[in-house]
Amino acid sequence: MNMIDDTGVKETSATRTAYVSLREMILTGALPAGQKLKIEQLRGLLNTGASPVREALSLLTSDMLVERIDQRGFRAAPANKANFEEILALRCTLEDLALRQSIANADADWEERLVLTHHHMKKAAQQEAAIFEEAHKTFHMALLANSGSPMLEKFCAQLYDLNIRYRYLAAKSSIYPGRDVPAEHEEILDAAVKRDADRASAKLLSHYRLTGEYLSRDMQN
Amino acid sequence: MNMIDDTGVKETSATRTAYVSLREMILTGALPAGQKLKIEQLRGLLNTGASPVREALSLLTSDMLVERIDQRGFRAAPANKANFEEILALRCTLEDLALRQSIANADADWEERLVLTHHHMKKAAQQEAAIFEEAHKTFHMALLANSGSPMLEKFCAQLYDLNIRYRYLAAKSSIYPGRDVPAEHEEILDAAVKRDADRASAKLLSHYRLTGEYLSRDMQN
DNA sequence: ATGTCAATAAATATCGATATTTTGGTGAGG
DNA sequence: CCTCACCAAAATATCGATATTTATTGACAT
Repeated sequence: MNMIDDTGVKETSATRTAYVSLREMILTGALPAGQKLKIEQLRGLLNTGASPVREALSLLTSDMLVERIDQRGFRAAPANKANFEEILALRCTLEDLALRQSIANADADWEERLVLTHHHMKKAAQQEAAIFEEAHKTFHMALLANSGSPMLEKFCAQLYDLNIRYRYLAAKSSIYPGRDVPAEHEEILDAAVKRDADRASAKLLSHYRLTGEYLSRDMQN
Repeated sequence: MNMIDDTGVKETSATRTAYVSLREMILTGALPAGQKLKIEQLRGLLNTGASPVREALSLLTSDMLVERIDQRGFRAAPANKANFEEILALRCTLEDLALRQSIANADADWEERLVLTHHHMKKAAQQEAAIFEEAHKTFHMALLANSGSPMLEKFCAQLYDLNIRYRYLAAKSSIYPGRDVPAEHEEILDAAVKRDADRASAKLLSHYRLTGEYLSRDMQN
């Protein structure tokens, strides 16, 4: 089996392919939270062998998107309001820290990359949702990318992904009435570029918390 | 293959057995940092099949104790001074947070468990190192166990384990001249039980930072 | 000498089959 | 009518073998 990637040059392992697909399915809700993930069933869905599926599920465990039950297989991580609020709170704490460190270590490279990823995100706004999602994450991670602490950044990226999932769960409401999201991004960017840590952090956190309120509203338990 | 555990009653999966063994070997340095981990070689060492070994390595990846190189197998996570200091800093931030939340939510159950685990740790001081290590971790995790944020606790536990590794790396120096470690633990316990968050956190952090200084001294790069 | 390339050796990734374990249901006994 | 032990059926975990991929070596041309 030879898989060709975008550039038409390289190959991917079956495990990685399965990993990417399953991750996407869990994030978007194609595999509902809490659902039992049977190897056979997934093997069919992705048409690949059982070993790659098992390994992909193991990898997703690291991301806290899948839970392994010791002799009883895997299931998609459960989702509920308490978990959502935990993620939001942790995200605010850790991203605040990472952003402040990034600004403290600010240099031209970081600043330029910020401007660039923000530009890409603006252009992607017209494109389909998946493209914009990707650009949005890239911008937000670029904000934190100068913290000097790879682990901190990894934690933030993990929490970011877990949050995406809840955005898809409260699906319809990716429109936020009475809110100018692009303006919020501009403000964060502007404060970061000006190296105003307090303002950047305040804007970033309120950006997250606002979205959190909208989502909380459309969430049952 | 039927493995009987301590109690002589239950069984474990081969994967879990391999996971526990490999984790131990990496933490204690039996498998040196940065070393290539060949499946065949480990299969022999643990006398089990290749599948459990692969899966155990995948699981260890979640713990950041093993790195997976895409089509090129696994290796023990590298260790260096920068990484050590990153862990120490993150630990201080996250444990400070978790401890304060635990104290804010303090109740009788938590308090009693604290006293109990501290007692066990004191008794374990005479026993062999591995026993004490276990009790020491249990005590420290009990301090954080009331934070109300399972993920935060998970991050702390992960960082705790990563730190153990550096203690073994600077092996000989598990004696800390001019330091009364048991007294430090008493102070942390006392402050926590009295629900004095500021004092508890200060004592906890200085406990970690002191050890950090000793370890930093015996570390080359 | 030195760098490139092909052939070989080693290691990883994947498959298909088998052995264990869990689950859910059924009937005997209380 | 409920409880518990037991028996399929389903699912997971594990093995052994094979197909791919990466690393190494040595010959050959420059």
